[in-house]
Order: sequence, then structure tokens, then C-alpha cells
Amino acid sequence: MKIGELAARAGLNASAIRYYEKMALLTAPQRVGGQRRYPSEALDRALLIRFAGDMGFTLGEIKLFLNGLHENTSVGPRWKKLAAKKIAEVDQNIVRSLKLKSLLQGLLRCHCASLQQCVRALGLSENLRALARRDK
Amino acid sequence: MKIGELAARAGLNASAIRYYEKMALLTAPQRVGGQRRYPSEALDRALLIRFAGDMGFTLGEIKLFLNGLHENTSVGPRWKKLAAKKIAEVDQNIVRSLKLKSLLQGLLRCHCASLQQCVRALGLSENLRALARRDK
DNA sequence: CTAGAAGTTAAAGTCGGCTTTAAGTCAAGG
DNA sequence: CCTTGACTTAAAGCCGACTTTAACTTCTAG
Repeated sequence: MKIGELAARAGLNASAIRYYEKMALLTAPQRVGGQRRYPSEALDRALLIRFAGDMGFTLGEIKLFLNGLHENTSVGPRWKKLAAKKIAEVDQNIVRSLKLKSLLQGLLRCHCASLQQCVRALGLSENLRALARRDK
Repeated sequence: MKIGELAARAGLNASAIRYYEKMALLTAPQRVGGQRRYPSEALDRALLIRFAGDMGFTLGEIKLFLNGLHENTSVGPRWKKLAAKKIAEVDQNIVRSLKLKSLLQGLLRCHCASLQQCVRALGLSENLRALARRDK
């Protein structure tokens, strides 16, 4: 598979793929006349990178993950720790998404004339304070 | 309230608050001797901005939302459309988060030696393809 | 054989969302 | 008064994640 096909199939830009290679997220593939030729597994990897990226992982995190997966001693404890941490983050995010959703629905149902009124009517101040992230 | 206090209470940096003002997310407050003095409502607004930002809204989106809320004719149809769209996005995100979670859990439970094996064992290729975003 | 599509590189550019810097002004306590 | 810390501005800087550019080279269909 040439880079254009891989890019199209992964929903990425060829330049992004070259960039991932430079950033060591994808290993440099075989070349034919200077051009990259990818084995089909590269597509899975590219899709994984794309999905993780869409989900807000940084390239650094994705790299750690994929490198962990490539230790051929099977998935090790370091990787497991990382994954567990990420699962916790994802859970947090789901909780926050649900709150955001109900906040939006509350605002939709609310017939207040101004933000201040809504805030009071829905008790948003406290909610918002509770939602503040301690991390980051 | 001076800018430092607002910043601290909202969990933001004073420079971020000035930036939001420049970007028209916060209205320029009263000044006393050239210094900004905020009414308490500004805190709700700042918290809202922060939360929305944390949730991945762009400043542009947040601006639209807040401006919509400030039409003093109550929340109008344009705003409702925006909110409905955003709720749909949030739902999508929840779905994707759940998939990500089960993907991670699958990888945690899987004792494969390599990514390729995991991909086959867990049928990830199809999953990943299904997860591709059409938008963006 | 040749046109044009697709590939190559290194380096520079872009965008969002702030932060930092520089060079001041203002306010509150001792 | 004077110091010290919080405030002011405009402009520049930064980071991540790419994209674009420029100047080629290589592949492929006709």
C-alpha cells in the first residue's frame, strides 16, 4: 500500500502520516524506489492513532501506548498502569459529559430572560464550582 | 472583585480573563483607577466559560452560546438549535468514550504478544473503521 | 515517450488558546 | 513617603498537531 492509499483508508492526510513517522508513532516502512510501501497492519495502527487522537490523546500518550503494546513480552505492568489511568480519565469524561448534557437540557427548558436568571433558577453556580477540574 | 480574585475563584489565570475580554467572551467591566472591577455574576460566566472550554468547546462556540443567552428576549430558536446540536455531539462523544473504554479493557485482558494479534483477537479493525468520524 | 498524478524532503507557516515580557501605573500597609 | 504586590497595555512567544511550500523525483496510463 502506498502512502496515499493508507491515508485515504485511515481518513488521514498523507502529510499526517509522514508526520507520525517522524514522531515515531509509525515505523518507517519498506521503500520501493524511495516511496513508502505499507503492510496492511499499518492501517490498523493508523486507525488506532486517529481514533486515539480524536479522543483527545496527545501524540506522546499514543506513542507510549503503542510502544507498550509492542513490547513482545506481551502487555506489561507499565502499560497496564497507563491503560488503567486512561480508563479512569475516560470515566471522568463521561460523567462530565452527562453533566454538560443535563446542563444544556436545563438551559433549553428554562424560559429565563437572562443568564443570571437561569443560573439562579438552575443552581448552576454550585454545579459549575463542583465541576472544576483539579487536574490539568 | 478585582481580576486576581475573579481569576482565582474561577480557576483561571488573570491573563486568560483579559484574553476572554479581548475575544468578547466577557464584557469589559467597570474600572476603578484603570483597574477592572467585576460584579459577582462575572464569576458564573467565567466558570461557564472554563467548563465549556474544558469540555472541548472552542471559544467561538462558547461566544455564540453566551451571546445567545444574553438576547433578553429569552433563549431563542437559534440558540436552541445550537444547543441541540451540541447535545447530539456530547451524546456521540459519550458513545465513543464507552467504546474507547471497552477497547482499553479488551486490551488489558488480552494476553497477546503483539498489537497485530490483539487486533485480530479483538476484531479491532472493524471496530476502528466503524468509529471513524465523518465530521470534522 | 511523455504528461500528469502521486511521491519525496526540509523548512516554514498556521491556528487556537493562552502565557510571557517589557515597561510601566495603582493601591494598601508600615 | 515608600515599598511591595497587584494591576495595566501591546506585542511577542509558545505548544501541539499538522499543513503548506518549493523544488524536485518517480510511477503509470495512453
